[in-house]
Amino acid sequence: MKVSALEEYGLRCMLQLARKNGGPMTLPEISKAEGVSLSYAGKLLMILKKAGLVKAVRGRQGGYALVKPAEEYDLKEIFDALGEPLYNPKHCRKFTGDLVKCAHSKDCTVRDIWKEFSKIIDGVLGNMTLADVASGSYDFGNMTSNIQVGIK
Amino acid sequence: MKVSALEEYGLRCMLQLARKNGGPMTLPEISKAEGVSLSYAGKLLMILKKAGLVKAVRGRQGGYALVKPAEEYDLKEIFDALGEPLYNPKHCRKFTGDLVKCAHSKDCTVRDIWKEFSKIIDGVLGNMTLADVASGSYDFGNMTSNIQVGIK
DNA sequence: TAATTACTTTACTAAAAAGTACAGTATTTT
DNA sequence: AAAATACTGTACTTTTTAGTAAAGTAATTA
Repeated sequence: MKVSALEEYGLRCMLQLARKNGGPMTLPEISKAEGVSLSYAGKLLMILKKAGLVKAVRGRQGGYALVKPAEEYDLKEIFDALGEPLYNPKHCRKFTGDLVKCAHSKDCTVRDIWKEFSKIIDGVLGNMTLADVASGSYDFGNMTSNIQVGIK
Repeated sequence: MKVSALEEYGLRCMLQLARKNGGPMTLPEISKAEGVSLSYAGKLLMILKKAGLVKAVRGRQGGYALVKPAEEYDLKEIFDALGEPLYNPKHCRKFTGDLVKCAHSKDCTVRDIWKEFSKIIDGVLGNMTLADVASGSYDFGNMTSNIQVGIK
């Protein structure tokens, strides 16, 4: 299981803006801050812009800025802009080999696992704001201690 | 966030064996059952074999079989054989751009998120057996309802 | 012991994701 | 208005992951 480069760097760019009071920051500034090329920073910010998460101003004094306070972004909306959730309808249509439906479609007990993970992850992401991450002011507490898998 | 093809199909091959009482099943059988090519099935089973999760017998009457009862495999060991966990030391060394250390290394609040997800996921995987998945006899219950992210 | 079945290994091709290059348009400043 | 700064868009290259091909070795059976 993996976090994609788009997800990782995309979130980091949002963090850069959040830590600069929402911006604006120019592409060269963002690029330098994250150590990625100007082109790649451009690609990332364009994705975020098309998703409506940041706004851009051209010309001198321009740059990218958050469209709302960092407190009002939850991590789920940022991730949704940068990639697909762990489980989605496409997932099952992807691993069918050359069969019309996947081998386990009838009693797919695997799907339930991804669905559950997706739910857990979205739950956590949905409850954290960009501001929380920027300041490190969240506390996972002992949430994992409450998790257990039972037998039916 | 994504599940790789190796992880998905690898687990499915293990499920095929589990549902056949641990095997043995030949490569052509597995290949046909999952709708993947013989070559690809071979690759998958070789990975599982090298990880010690299955054993192989050559020649007629041969095939692949589980090395222990399905009840004794936890999903974590299967996943560990097929890919890397969501968070691992390599992860942080990967997204540094052209910087020596990543931009957020000092106060990396992002890393904590992946670490936490990794912990949750490993917790769930570690508590489910291959037999559970094969029979669908697990119950996630309302584990997600217990999860919450607090503010420090 | 030859034929058959089946695993093994290495090398390759194809597709997707990651990352770059470059020419273009908009805005501001001088 | 020209120069400088900065976003925009398309096309490209590189790397990784996914998936295939084919020749080889081992065991069994007739």
